[in-house]
Amino acid sequence: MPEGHTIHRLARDHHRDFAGERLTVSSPQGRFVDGAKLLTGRTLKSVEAHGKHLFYNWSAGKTLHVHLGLYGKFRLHRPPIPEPRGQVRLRVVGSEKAFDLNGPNTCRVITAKERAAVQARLGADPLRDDGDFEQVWSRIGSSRAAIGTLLLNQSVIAGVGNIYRSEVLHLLGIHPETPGQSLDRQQINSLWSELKALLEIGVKYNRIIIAEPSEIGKPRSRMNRDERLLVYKQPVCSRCDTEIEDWLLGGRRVFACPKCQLR
DNA sequence: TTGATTGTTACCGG
DNA sequence: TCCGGTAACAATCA
Repeated sequence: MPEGHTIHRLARDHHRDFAGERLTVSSPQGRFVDGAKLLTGRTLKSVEAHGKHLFYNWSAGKTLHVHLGLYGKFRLHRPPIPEPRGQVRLRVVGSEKAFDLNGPNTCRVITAKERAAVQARLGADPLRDDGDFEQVWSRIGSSRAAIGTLLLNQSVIAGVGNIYRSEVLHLLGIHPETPGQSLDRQQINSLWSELKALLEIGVKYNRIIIAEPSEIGKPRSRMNRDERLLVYKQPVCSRCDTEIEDWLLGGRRVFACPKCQLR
């Protein structure tokens, strides 16, 4: 479900909806009981996103680390709060709203040291102010691995997932199997700035919207739901009508136009 | 019931 | 050390 845009939006919304008040934290299915005990009755101070990771900073210096993985999902509630649906790992209840967390890859209370270790393994995040292009350039420009694999590696760029990797490479006409070190600085710079722009659009509209450069700025009707992805799971190329190819790269299905994205 | 999935980690071998 | 491949884990839905 989530790439970086979803996570940053969640951080923003959860901060808006829950920060500053005493919260009740529980673990309806009995998992994460110790963590829930540590947090309940405390105040949420801030919520921060780095790539696909969420860090909830609570009073008394506690940090809740959440990673949704493939299946993780938040459900937002208003009173009356419904019965838990499925395996609810974490339930947070405030005065106006509540949320449940199902199926996360990670949900745990961590120390400042553990948090630093998590973030040390994450690369630059295009949605963060501290996202550093020089770090991205040095990682990609010196690697023999395929750019399609590097874009999924969260220690290279944090927040890109399987949809954005295919879409950004298609927009820039780069073949996914191209080794990172055979891209020039200009191309890597374009990758970085394009990802930043795409992710910001994703945060704004709460879904992934890929527009052809020629479509940007045109009336909304040109950007309807059918046009939001240009290669990912598409039958033909939006530019040249050639059949889209797909294969496994880095353990995930990648999509590319054989004509617009030459090796 | 089967297959697929907007993810990550650990481990092994080259 | 880098890099690719595989398995394991998480949960839901068509």
